[in-house]
Amino acid sequence: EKLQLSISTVSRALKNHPDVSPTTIQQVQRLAKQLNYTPNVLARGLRTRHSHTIGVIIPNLMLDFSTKMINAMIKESNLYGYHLLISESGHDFELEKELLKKMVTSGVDGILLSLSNNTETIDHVLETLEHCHVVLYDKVSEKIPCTQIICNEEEGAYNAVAHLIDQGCKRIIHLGGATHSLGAHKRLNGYLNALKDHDIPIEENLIIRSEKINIEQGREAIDHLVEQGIDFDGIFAVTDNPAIGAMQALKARGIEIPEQVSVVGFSDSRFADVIAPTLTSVHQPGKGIGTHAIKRIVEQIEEIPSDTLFTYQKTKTIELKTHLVVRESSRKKIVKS
Amino acid sequence: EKLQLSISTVSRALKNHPDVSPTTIQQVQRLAKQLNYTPNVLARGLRTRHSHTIGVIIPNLMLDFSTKMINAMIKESNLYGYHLLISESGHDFELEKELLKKMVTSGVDGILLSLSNNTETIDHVLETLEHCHVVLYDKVSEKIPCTQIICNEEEGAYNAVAHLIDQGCKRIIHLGGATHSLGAHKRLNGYLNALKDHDIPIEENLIIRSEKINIEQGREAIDHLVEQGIDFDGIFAVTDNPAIGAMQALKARGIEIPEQVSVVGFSDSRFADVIAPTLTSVHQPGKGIGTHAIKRIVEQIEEIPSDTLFTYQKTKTIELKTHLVVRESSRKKIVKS
DNA sequence: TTGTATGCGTTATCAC
DNA sequence: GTGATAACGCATACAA
Repeated sequence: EKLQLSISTVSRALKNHPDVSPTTIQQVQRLAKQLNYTPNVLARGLRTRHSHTIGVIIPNLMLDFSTKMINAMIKESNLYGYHLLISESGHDFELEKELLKKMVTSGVDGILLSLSNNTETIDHVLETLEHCHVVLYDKVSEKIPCTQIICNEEEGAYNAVAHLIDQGCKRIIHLGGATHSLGAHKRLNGYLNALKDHDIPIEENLIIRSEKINIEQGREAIDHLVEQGIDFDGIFAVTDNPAIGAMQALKARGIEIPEQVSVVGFSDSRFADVIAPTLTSVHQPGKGIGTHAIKRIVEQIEEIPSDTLFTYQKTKTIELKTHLVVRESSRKKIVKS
Repeated sequence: EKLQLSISTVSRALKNHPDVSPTTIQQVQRLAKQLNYTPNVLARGLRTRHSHTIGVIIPNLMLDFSTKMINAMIKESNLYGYHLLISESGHDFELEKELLKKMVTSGVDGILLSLSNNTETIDHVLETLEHCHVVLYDKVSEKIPCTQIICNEEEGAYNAVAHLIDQGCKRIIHLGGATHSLGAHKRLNGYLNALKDHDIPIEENLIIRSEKINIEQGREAIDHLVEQGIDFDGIFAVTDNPAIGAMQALKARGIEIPEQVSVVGFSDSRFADVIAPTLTSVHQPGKGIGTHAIKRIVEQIEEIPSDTLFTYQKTKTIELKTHLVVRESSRKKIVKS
């Protein structure tokens, strides 16, 4: 490095500093390539207080939807030269608080947070917001003044139920999610509004709630309903998994899908295409959420000096669109003519 | 920090250095907790040339099996306080070389590498090995002298085919994978050996090869075979996806599974439990591979000084076990008595 | 056992 | 336009 010039000139030349002559700037950069020199990230970070690391907190890694978001984040962050520090909160409020604190003290440049179902207070997030850039994604809270990346879950649910009604369904089951789940609330609201708007009476015994939303639960719920003698011709599930369980239960009883009962799921997991009949589902833009989340946090990190963070706090919501993917499980074979 | 003692004493006290009195060591550590002091990772790294980052290269992120490994790596690395820098090679040889170089120059402490199908030479890995700790996982090459984490794919395939034979199958299709895929080779070998050992003639026209291994390909392959009038009573697929496609094709033609044709897949993806009939599959310990890979690389990083790397180069293979998960698609309903 | 001094590789602030 | 120099926060060889 010390071949002809001083250390500081070289440093500036590599950064295309305006105060350096175009000739030397070329010389230095050419030589740098030749020796394939790369600046030490650690030293640079130490000086600029910039770790080039983004913390990511997610409630549950093992979901298909989580995978889509995380993969998108990985790819997008590589584009900008950032590392990811990914942690799973497991819907544990205490762990979420701990992880948040840990990430701040370990010096991440920003944090991507998806709230757990059991997050009761938001003080820990508000406090973090003063020291570190935060972007909420997927599971968010409007009470927290920062950028939020979500998709229109309520509208997605509404459209799904409207589609069922459009197919002729009159008595639609809702397989709902956990009591504290933000997503489950929105999807329930979408369901309720769709019924209201189409003048279909809401019946409490058609709305099933469950803390665990998996295939088995869907199966059990439908078995239970059938045994109770409750009549229905449509199912809208909070997630694909219970929808799949429901379909299994229906098939086991010889109930035809979609002829007797139409089924719609939520999230458009990879299962939807594989199961028979294929499952109509609300597509959530997981990739888009992941990509946007990284984009926004990097923007904030690089544009906003961290010592003015407290002034910056303002809510900015980016809402991506869901769309219904209609497949066999809800396509009634009614000949229209 | 400068409350009573000098900076160096404090530094030593926090590291439990033996040269410091137990009394002060306690005082310092107690005060550190109280002020919740955390050492600056960057500065420490700059001094110790230790970035606490592990690079991970994987050919394809979107596979169920990849997700299992990556998730395990994420969790395990957090345990040891390491970050992950995950990149996808997309089975692109040139990109793999580039990523490897990039990771070394960006100062990762070690690299977890799964080779792409199109990796023709290994010089780039050998060179990397001299500068940086490397552990190969899943897709490996014995020519590279380093730790390798794999599972017994060949044996797994053998057992799967032996199981089909045991169920009475005589003419077993193999839906094989890409020409250059290391896994596909091993699984083909397992298939061939199982047939040999059970005195079943190997027929070339029962062995299908395909560069793309997805659901559609499985469907098309079976359609093609049936239309050719080729007779068969069992299918062993290189992966679950073509197995699922094969099942779809069979069901569409009214061929009974497992009565007329038994089907076995490979990797035990989450699809296996969802599809009807449920799919028998060789379970690959993705979680175990991920966990072990992180464990070994961290061991190497922390035990072996990087300036003696060239002396250390020795192949050490850790082989985890696969096991066959028998489900409906291969369980012939023959009453044994 | 503890304190002092130096350096890790950069960037930033000065002079020149 | 360029060169010296301090500082970032920590670890360590050496002196005390």
